[in-house]
Amino acid sequence: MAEYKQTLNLPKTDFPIRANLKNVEEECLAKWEGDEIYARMRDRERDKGKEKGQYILHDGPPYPNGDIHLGHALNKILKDIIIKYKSMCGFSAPYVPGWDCHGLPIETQLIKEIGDKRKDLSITEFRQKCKEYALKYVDLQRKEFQRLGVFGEWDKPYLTIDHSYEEKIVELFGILAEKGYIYRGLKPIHWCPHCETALAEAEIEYEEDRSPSTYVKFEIPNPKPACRSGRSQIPNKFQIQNPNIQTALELPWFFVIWTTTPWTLPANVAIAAHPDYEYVFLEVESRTLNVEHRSEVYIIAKGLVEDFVKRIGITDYKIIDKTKGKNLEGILVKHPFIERDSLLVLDEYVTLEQGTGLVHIAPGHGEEDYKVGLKYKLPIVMPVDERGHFDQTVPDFIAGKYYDAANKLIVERMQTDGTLLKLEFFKHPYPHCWRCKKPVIFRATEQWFVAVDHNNMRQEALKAIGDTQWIPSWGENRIRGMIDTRPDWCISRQRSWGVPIPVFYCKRCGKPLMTGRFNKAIRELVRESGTNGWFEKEAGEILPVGTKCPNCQHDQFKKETDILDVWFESGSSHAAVLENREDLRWPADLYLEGSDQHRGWFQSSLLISVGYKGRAPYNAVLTHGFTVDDKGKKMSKSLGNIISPQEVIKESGADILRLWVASCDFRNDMAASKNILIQVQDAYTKIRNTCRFLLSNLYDLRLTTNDLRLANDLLEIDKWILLRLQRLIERCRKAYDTLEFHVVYHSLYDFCVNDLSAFYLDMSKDRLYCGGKDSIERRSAQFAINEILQALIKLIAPILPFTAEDIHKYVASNQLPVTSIFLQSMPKVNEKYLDKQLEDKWEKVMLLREEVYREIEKLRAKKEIASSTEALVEIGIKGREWIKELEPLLPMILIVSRVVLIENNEIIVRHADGQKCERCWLWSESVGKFAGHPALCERCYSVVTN
RNA sequence: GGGCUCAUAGCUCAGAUGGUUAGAGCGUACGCCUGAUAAGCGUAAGGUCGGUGGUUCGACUCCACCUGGGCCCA
Repeated sequence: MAEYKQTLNLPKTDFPIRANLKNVEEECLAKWEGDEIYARMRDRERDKGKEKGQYILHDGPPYPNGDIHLGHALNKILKDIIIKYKSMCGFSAPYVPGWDCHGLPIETQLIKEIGDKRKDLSITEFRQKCKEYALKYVDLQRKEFQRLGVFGEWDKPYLTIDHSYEEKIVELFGILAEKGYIYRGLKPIHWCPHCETALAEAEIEYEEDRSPSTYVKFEIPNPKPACRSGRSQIPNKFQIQNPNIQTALELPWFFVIWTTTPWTLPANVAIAAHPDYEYVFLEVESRTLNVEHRSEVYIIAKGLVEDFVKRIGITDYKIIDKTKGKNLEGILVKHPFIERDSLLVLDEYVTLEQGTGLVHIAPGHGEEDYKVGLKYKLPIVMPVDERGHFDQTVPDFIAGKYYDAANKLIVERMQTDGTLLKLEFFKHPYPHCWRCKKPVIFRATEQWFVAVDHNNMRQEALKAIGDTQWIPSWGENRIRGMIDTRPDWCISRQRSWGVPIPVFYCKRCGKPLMTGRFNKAIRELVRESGTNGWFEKEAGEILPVGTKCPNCQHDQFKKETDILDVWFESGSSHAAVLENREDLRWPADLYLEGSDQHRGWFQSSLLISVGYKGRAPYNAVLTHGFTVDDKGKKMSKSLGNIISPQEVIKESGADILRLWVASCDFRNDMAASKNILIQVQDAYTKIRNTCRFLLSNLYDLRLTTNDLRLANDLLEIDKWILLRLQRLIERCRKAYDTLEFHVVYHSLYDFCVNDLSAFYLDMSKDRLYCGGKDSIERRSAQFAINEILQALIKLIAPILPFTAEDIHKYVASNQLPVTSIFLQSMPKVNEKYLDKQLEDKWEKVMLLREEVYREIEKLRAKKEIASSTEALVEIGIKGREWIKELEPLLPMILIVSRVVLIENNEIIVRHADGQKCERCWLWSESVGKFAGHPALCERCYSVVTN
């Protein structure tokens, strides 16, 4: 028996069945690096690129302050799939990765590490440490990204701290300033009066603190209807018919607000109500001293009446009417202790959690207040200096006082005047300075802005959005909404690790100098010595000798000390990178980042670009979702559901991670978990083994001109599988082109599982193994298999670069040696194989096969047969006359010993007659008829004896 | 709380413009093979399409609301 096995053409290959991806990948990386594959790919493309064109995917710079996480990996893998695919299609597709190196997180991390020693460092010494810190993580992340198999210019990435990059930022600031987009204005920020410094959100610690809780009345000067004193302050929408109102209009009316920071009242310019809440008019016994009226009217939100009367201690009250908040808009009231009007405004951030549903607004002392202020163009009153003391613009009783001391004085004053309804104290979390641990305040300070409405920037940006392709399409809606409503862009920060705001001030008149030759002088400085030059030199050393203030002719200047928002830096990348690099071009074809960047990088890049060149820096923007666990929850330490790319690589390999990326639809959130990765691993094994099986049947294939003639002489079944291959190529290329990689994955995988493994390959084993070595049946199959394998590894290469390269190595050793699969081209559809009739016919074959297998299964269940090769199938041709022409192929297609066509429409399966051939294991009545080989069937006898 | 968004079998995905019994693969169960063997093949069981209400002769596909995720604001 065993000797017949020697006569078979069993599959042979050294390609291991079990992937040792970890080793393979590391060897591959070394080889790619040694052979400079990325560079050669680029060279090859450059020539081709002349016809085909460039494809510019511009990298969004990550922040270098730790190991990469799954989201980073996902992002870079998606980009790499595109780069590899486009390259293999003949585009010149360079990839220049970047890092966003400045910014607060590095500063704070460093301050944590070096602690008090920060004080002993000069600003340049501190910045040097920041730089070292950033570069350390650039290096780490670079290695991690490269380990994923991502091709790119890793030896010359762009860094936002490159001198050339910084110079471009300075230049862009100058250009925007020149065009009038840049201005200075007031904006509240967290401020520590003790340290006399601005604080970032990250530098604030919340601690329990005791605060006053005060209810304050703001009088409406003339509630009465017109006719008596001109304009009524109570719009007449809701009062005329109500007799209660008529009477009450003779009384004093008040809006009652609640605040925990009475010291901010001197900066009050408005009171906010919610447009949709119901407000009531409460007639109560007068609490104002020395007045003629016995009662007065309070306006507060209906939902807070109970709480209010309880706290104030009102027992007797009546609700005389009510109205929606929006009807109150525009009423002017008197400030409780300053000669100034306060405007009733509307804002939806007002809540009914506590207080009165009416919120005291001081745009200089609060983020929300500031925003409401912008909406209503309210003045920003800011009477508190850096040390937390009131200036002289406030009433004498608090002028010069520390803000906290003023709290008490203001309360006392209002008590005396009767404008304070209630004073309590309570504990709540309040922001404190992380350094001195003292309470911080919100304080409006001079900041730099980009004027979004200057010169129609907003409209231009909206137009640019319309000219951009957004993938998925709702991205357009999202960013449009954000641009539509965004306030001016505050671009100044009171920090050290960043690009300075390149502005000088005249020491005499205080006017800023920021355009033309002043900007040029700074650019030259930065080009030479980076932004450190700015911090090391005095204004006089930077400006050309003899510079005079254009305004007052003074010759002494000082430098701005603020730095630029890091979003301004990364938002400049299109100019600093695409314009500056020879092999890139502006604008980019594609930006590809997480959907959080609609607010971040996409937007900052857009605004700068619109101000700079009047259009978007990208033609298309693609966003992907976030990584979540298998329950759809975001990954977090506390949930313990984090999947780390480093671990996946270590345990399974980068190709598994890459296959995971390709397997899900990145437009939604992407779920990852141990179980999901196991599934991906299984799919990988299937694809790998299918390729391995293809490979193992090609060991004796030498394509000669003679063999190539086969192409025209293929068996029908082989023509069919090549037709299926063309369909696969078609589908995959379309999916790659539309950036739907999950479709590529599913198509490839389905092809491997259904068309190849379960059908074509299973059925072809007989002719491959048992047929004559050079028989047309076997060579035809090998020809097809070779075509399939070649196409398959190219199609999968952008997704599984390591595995594809590895297989390619084995294929190459069989045939022509080629250095790397990435120097090959994506397969194209070969029209020759597109035969619609053949396709329809085999569609029916597949259905017939299913029917037959159901019948075979019944017999198997009865233990009448085991393997399908023991079966004889009788097929009725009634209704399937088309099978007649396939008759000789049917046993092979069905992997049975014999097929008999009968006249009815039944399908009958029974055990085959004759005996089992010891060589091919098919049953045949010819077994035993051949002298010398009594155990062989006719076919095998002839193969063995020839 | 607001803006945008997602929700089809245990998992990953398909399901033009609304129209017969909602598809695939994996996984699972059972079985076969031992010449792809830490592989390969077959059969089968799993969804009424997140929920409720509406529009319609008819909805997974349109509308409203709700629930639960996600991103960005607050």
